[in-house]
Amino acid sequence: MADDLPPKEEFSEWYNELLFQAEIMDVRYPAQGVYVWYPFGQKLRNQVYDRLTGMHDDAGHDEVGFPVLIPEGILAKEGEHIAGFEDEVFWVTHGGRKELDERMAMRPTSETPMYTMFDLWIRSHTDLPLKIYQVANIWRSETEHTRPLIRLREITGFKEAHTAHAGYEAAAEQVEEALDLYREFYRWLGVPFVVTERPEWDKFPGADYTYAVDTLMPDGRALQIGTAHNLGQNFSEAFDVEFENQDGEQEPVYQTSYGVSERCIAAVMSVHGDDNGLVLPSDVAPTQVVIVPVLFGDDEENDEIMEVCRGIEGRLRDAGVRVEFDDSDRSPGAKYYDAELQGTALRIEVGPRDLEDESAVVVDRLGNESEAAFDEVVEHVEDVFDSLDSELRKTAQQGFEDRTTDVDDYGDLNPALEDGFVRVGWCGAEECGHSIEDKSDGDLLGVPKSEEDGGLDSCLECGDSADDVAYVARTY
RNA sequence: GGGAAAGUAGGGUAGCUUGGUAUCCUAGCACGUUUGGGACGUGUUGACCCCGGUUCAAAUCCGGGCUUUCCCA
Repeated sequence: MADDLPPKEEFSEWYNELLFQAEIMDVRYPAQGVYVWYPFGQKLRNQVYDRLTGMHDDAGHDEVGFPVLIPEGILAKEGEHIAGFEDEVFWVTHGGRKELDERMAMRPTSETPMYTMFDLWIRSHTDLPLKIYQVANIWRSETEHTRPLIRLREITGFKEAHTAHAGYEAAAEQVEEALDLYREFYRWLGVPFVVTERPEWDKFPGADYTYAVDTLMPDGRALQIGTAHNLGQNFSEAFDVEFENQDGEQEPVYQTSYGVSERCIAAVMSVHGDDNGLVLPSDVAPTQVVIVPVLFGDDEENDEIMEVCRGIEGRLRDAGVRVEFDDSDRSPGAKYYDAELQGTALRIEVGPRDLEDESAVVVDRLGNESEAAFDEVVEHVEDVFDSLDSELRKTAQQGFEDRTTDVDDYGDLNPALEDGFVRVGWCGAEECGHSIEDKSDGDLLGVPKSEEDGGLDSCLECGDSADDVAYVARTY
């Protein structure tokens, strides 16, 4: 953890080096598209996922654990679904040397095994709504270039939620609840986003409609960081998941599913990080505070400094702050660099100078410096957390807005796509959508929920009046 | 989907044309001196992607595989 990081302008190199140097992921596992979480990376992941799963718990979901293996007959039950996944499923064909009677898929997502069980679990309207989730590994045989946290063959943190309801409207409302949950989650991470309805040709296989959450990466490309699907009765009819409604009749349930993967980690890294490494909201940072003693020759003075540091460490820990006292035998500068690389929210320095006035130097991850009296450190640290968090959220949001432009002329489209998101007028016709994608470097993400059209009132392709604004972006 | 390049200690590299003792930086370990932005000295550990071929001899030449990176669609 001591080499120079490439500048963030060279995003691809910066991203790969940061993963390695900050000890988030080790990409050296000898198989394509599968990677290893380092201990620090796992801690970061746990910070993020504890919040995400806690939010699901609070919103009335129950956690479950489903098998990895899906018998082929189950996966193939819903026609559109299997068609959408058949090119990227890993198959288990043998048990030892013996070929299996029925091959089994490594789950690419869990709709089919879950709904197999829903059929057994759901009897009547009193069993509804059913709201469950799990955080699981899923496998997809990506043929395009794999990239850690972003395009993987083994996704190691897929939070997938699945719900069943007694009516279509209730399912639609659940999709809205899911989007609200994701909005709150990404606000907590300080990751700006746009929520759009995916166009017909890009919705989840087997869904009635799909909403997606996208953020903007430093290289100007869109990263899909969440999806929510209204599945209607497509799966419940295929899996025979029926309930007895209040009129005493059997009726297929109405379903939704929604998911977030470890791309949320890629997003929080990429949006906030800088040339020195990770920058994280204080809640997210695995280590929130590092205490660095500055020692000179005098043994007696050194003992006093160490004593003060231990006192501060104890009070912060008692206050619930994730604090590390770095008493290793290295120079202070080296400790600063390491703490910055891993996004430690702030550091506290205690040296000879600070003993006299009984206050420590406090420097946050964005470089803001202040002083804290030894006996007021806890209060001061909480204040610095607040100002750090609001500053980095504001900077991120500003960067997102600055790189979103409106375009009403084809000639401006590709240049604008170099920078980030582009909003265009779109009449909503599928052929116009495809044309826009064919003629540009970007993909049509979809129509944002509740957003002003900003004067983009004619379709970029056909010129007819456009009710909708569509987001276009280069994608991962 | 198509094309190109590259794999040498934990990381980054030299050597490959013309086969023969593998270079340097960094990190690690031990000891000592240090410590307000990546300390220094001395000692030391550690590598030629895999399989096969040619050869007295292969990091180097040939074939196959795996992996990675970049470009185009």
